[in-house]
Amino acid sequence: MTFPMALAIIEDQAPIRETLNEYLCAQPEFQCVLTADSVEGFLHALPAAARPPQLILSDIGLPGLTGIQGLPLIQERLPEAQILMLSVYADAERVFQALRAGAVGYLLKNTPLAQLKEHLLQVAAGGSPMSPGVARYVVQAFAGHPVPPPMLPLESLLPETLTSREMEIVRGIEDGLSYKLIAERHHISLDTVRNHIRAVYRKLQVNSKGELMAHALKRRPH
Amino acid sequence: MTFPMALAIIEDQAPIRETLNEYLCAQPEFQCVLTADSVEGFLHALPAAARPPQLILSDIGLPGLTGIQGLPLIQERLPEAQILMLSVYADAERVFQALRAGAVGYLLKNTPLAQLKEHLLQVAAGGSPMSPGVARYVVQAFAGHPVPPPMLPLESLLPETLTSREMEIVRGIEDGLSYKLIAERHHISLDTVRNHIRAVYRKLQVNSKGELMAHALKRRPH
DNA sequence: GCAAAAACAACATCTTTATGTCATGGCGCC
DNA sequence: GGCGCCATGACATAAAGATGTTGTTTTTGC
Repeated sequence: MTFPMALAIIEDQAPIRETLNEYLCAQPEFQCVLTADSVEGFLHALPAAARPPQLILSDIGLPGLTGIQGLPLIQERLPEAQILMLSVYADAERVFQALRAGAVGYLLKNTPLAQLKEHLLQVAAGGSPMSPGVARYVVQAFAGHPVPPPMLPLESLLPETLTSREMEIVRGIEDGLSYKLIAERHHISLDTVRNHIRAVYRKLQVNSKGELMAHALKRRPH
Repeated sequence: MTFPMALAIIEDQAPIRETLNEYLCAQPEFQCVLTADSVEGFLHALPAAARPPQLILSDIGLPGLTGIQGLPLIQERLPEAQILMLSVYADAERVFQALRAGAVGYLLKNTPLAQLKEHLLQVAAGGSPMSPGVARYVVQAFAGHPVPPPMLPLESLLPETLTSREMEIVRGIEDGLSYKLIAERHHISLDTVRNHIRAVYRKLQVNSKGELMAHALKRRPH
């Protein structure tokens, strides 16, 4: 394995992306050749990269194509690359989807930077790093267990629960109202509506009204 | 009946609102005391009106509360006012909903301005103007007919049918994609997506992505 | 073949959203 | 009492969406 490894980062949230980029780039083992805020952006910027990425660290909750949906597209272009998923979700469904789609590992976003670096080195060495709670699903699945559904009490951030105020705001969105009308409906300021929406987006891992409603469309019609 | 009558107009589309306002204000029989682009806006602006409106001309396809949903709210504030609905919809369902909610008449939007004025005067005189196709529903309902469902071949604009291209675009919206991603998905320009969306909005009588998706949320989950 | 409809596209302008940053008061909890 | 979370609010900027106008090229129905 030659060093430094060519690394790419796909993460929509700018501050997180910058933090990852700055920390990992500072390591002698890695060379960040590309960062993107979406799978689409990544594929588009690929030709401009100094070297083809060997390691890709990709978020799952991305605008447009999700990280999981993007996996096959990336592998088509970069068959050699190893892709490590990063997510706030710790549910068995997503973990399996990601691994079936070809991810080599699955880390939660609360992983400290230093550990993240170690995990990336493990990947380069042929390993498959998993956050502790995540690994259990895989082990259980291999053991033939049916994966107990309420088996996810890692108090890490699964589909984080919305506060009642936040759910009221979401209801307004689902009714097709604008922020302004929601503000009037609840007698609060436009800025406050924005702040609640912001919290909802973070918790549900979406980045637009459209995605939020698509979310509702997918789960509401049971 | 004292003249001029105090008239209010609720219509979200600015050009239509302006046309109505300019034409009707120019008539000696009417004094436009208020125009609004939504029921919410109307109620908010009410205290500032020179006189309480006696006649209200309200669109049905409004952002936020629909004209029908807004009817009871308006009547609560203005028990004396007579409310005439204006719509591009000519389906029995909406007509009955509007009349049950307390509208005194139901006109289609293709009604010429001169006739509209006459209809408003009829309202003031205690009449209940209906566009020709609309009146039939009411008559049939009174006659005890079960209102034949495919009885609406007035080639006026009922829930207009979307073209297949438009449905593809809507599907993209429902998937939570941005216009840009939809354009990429179908290999067309951003402006073309906007144009299709524009046509969809007109046909479905909505004014925002949010309303469009709320529309989908309401009809999809059955 | 002609007229209507549909698909495509560009350009302007204004509004709404998305996101970053910062701040205050209330509440529950160890 | 301090810490974290919640609700509220403001200010700023950049991106996305809504809407008006206009034009070309294909379909498609009669």
